[in-house]
Amino acid sequence: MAKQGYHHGNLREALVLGCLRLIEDKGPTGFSLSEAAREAGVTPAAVYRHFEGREDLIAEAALQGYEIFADLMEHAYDAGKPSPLAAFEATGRAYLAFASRFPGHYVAMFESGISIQRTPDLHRAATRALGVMEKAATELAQQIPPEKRPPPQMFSAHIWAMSHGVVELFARGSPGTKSPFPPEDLLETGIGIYLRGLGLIAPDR
Amino acid sequence: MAKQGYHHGNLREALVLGCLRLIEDKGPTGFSLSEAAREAGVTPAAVYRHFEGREDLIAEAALQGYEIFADLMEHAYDAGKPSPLAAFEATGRAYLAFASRFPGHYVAMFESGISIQRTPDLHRAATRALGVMEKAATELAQQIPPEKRPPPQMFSAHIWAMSHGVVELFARGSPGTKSPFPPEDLLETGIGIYLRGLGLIAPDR
DNA sequence: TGTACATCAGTGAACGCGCGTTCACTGATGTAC
DNA sequence: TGTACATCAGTGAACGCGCGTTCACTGATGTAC
Repeated sequence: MAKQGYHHGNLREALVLGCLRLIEDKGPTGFSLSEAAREAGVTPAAVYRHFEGREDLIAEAALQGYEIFADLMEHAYDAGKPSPLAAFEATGRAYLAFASRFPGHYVAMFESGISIQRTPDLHRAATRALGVMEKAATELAQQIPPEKRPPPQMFSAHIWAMSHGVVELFARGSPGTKSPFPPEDLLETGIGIYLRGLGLIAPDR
Repeated sequence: MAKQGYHHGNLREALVLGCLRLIEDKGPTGFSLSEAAREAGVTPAAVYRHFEGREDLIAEAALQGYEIFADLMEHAYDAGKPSPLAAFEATGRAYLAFASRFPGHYVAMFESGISIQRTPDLHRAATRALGVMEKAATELAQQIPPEKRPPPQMFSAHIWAMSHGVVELFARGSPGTKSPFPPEDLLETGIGIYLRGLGLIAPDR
């Protein structure tokens, strides 16, 4: 991402990209504004033409992440729509797909400590994304007899927790945790067993 | 943790405690050796009498964590022993209990980037702890007919992932993620549903 | 079409800061006789 | 019991470093006439 002359042309986006790359393999606190500037071939001071500071840059990365994430989730949900079960499973897969295709965004969103209340934009994007998960769970819950139906937020939380756990422990290069199985399989089977436990899949395989 | 005279008396442990407190609410990379020293009422240079450096201090915190963790897991396992199911469930609960009672250790172990290969001691302690989870899973797997029995490491991984996810997303003050349920309940019900899915609990509640 | 000028997007030097680490040192403690 | 001395566990000053941020500046671009 070398600039040609005095003006960069698209510095703002270049900085976000650099931020994502750095955050991805150094963690959110290992990331430095100066290094992002260096990568873009620009003085640290130039960053302040486009962002209020370090935090603001990370927040922008997180925002873009939530937007992509929400789009993916909505798309997955729609694709499985006629069947609540298919829709639900699709969002689960979309979660993992997002985490592995956009690791920098993932970290910016869930590990950087950026509050989703930071700006209205950020809050809106995050709500939209997480809303899809809850909607899928709510619809699926309709298929369980009311008297033994767990609150939809609860099993949306279960699925989220398992997905996040798989990502953190087995998808990223966690310390010494060599994954015995591909993370996709792990999540797929885990969710399968869970749904069977809810009586939503035939008890036999 | 004020020292009385020129000699502190128990600086090594005081530093580990400070490290744990700091790591707990600033994250592993937000932690600084100088600050830990300051908390112990001591010059940064004094740290080098007891540790090789910053990394070494964190590694010690992680080591102590793994020892406590392994003890807890073994104890929980033994308490439920006659029944593989009870033993398995107990280790799940022990995991969450550990994370909430020893958050600093938890972070040092699972989020600090310290490799468990760092020293033989560390590796041994970690292996012991994680071994209990696998042992519990293996025994439980015996109760499933062989032809539809998933590999024990797989469902030990599932449970670990869900536990870790619950801890990260709902037990710690994650950004804007207000937990709709107490994490203990979330994990308890989640594991319950999962085990029902494996046919290890009666299908009805 | 050319020129004057406003605006924009960078520079580069400087700042104060806290960090991890090193070093020669010194005060306190423990031990041998 | 007293003294000499070795060992231990701290000090404090210094180092070089990279950081985030500020500031007056300047080069490039766009626009009005």
